[in-house]
Amino acid sequence: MDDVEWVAQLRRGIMEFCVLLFISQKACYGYEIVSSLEELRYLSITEGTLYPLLRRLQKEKKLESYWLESEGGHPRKYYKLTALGLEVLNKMSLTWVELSKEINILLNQKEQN
Amino acid sequence: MDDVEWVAQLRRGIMEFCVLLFISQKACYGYEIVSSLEELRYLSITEGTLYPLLRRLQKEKKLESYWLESEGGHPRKYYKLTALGLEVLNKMSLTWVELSKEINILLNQKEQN
DNA sequence: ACATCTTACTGTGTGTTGCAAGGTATATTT
DNA sequence: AAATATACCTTGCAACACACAGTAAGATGT
Repeated sequence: MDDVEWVAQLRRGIMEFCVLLFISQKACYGYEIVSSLEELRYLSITEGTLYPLLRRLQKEKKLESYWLESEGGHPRKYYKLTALGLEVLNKMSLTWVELSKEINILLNQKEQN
Repeated sequence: MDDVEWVAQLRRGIMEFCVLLFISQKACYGYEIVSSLEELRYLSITEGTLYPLLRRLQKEKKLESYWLESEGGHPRKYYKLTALGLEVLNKMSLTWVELSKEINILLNQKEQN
């Protein structure tokens, strides 16, 4: 497994977390998320990943959506967190913090060699 | 997806990183790794996951192995990093650090709300 | 003989998900 | 008309962790 492949594996699960995290700050439409995360090296996401993910999260009642017109161009489907979504996100944040702590323990042990 | 499921997804890819990290500190045998990581909440690993992983890593030339007798009990198969394995691990460490930085940016933005 | 502990390995099946590739629709600019 | 930008969506594949269940073998203790 080369580095590119590894990053793909690393992103499993992480992308769901990041999208929820991103939307938690303000309601967003899909294209906006793709554009915004584009500048991040490891968390950038393509439409083929994002749209199915958004649909799943809505189906799981973590997100809800509404349509808004834009000045010119295609109408936009905005997503925002539900109460459940926020709850799940908070749990995920905690899990993330603890899991990275554990990895950093191993990492620091290595650094000492 | 509940928290348990999410952790399973998070672990994808991460476990390969952690096992390499663990072995980088000293040569280990499989059972030792399972026992040592058992105490960690998110990075504990079962034999059904570890042994196939070790075999894959050896096949990919990131690990090499040798047998040693133990005082009483089954002989142990020790694994150690190859030069390639160390190189890969260093790249992974870097990737991990940068990826967690990006996530922490999003996390901190959320905290400010 | 039997159980228990340590240690290694195998096989099968399931579920999840990232991603590439392609398609659709609206409005503005050339 | 054609191109471009914005925006949404679908399908199908490949990869892999994990659960569960098992085999085997050496050593020690009952």
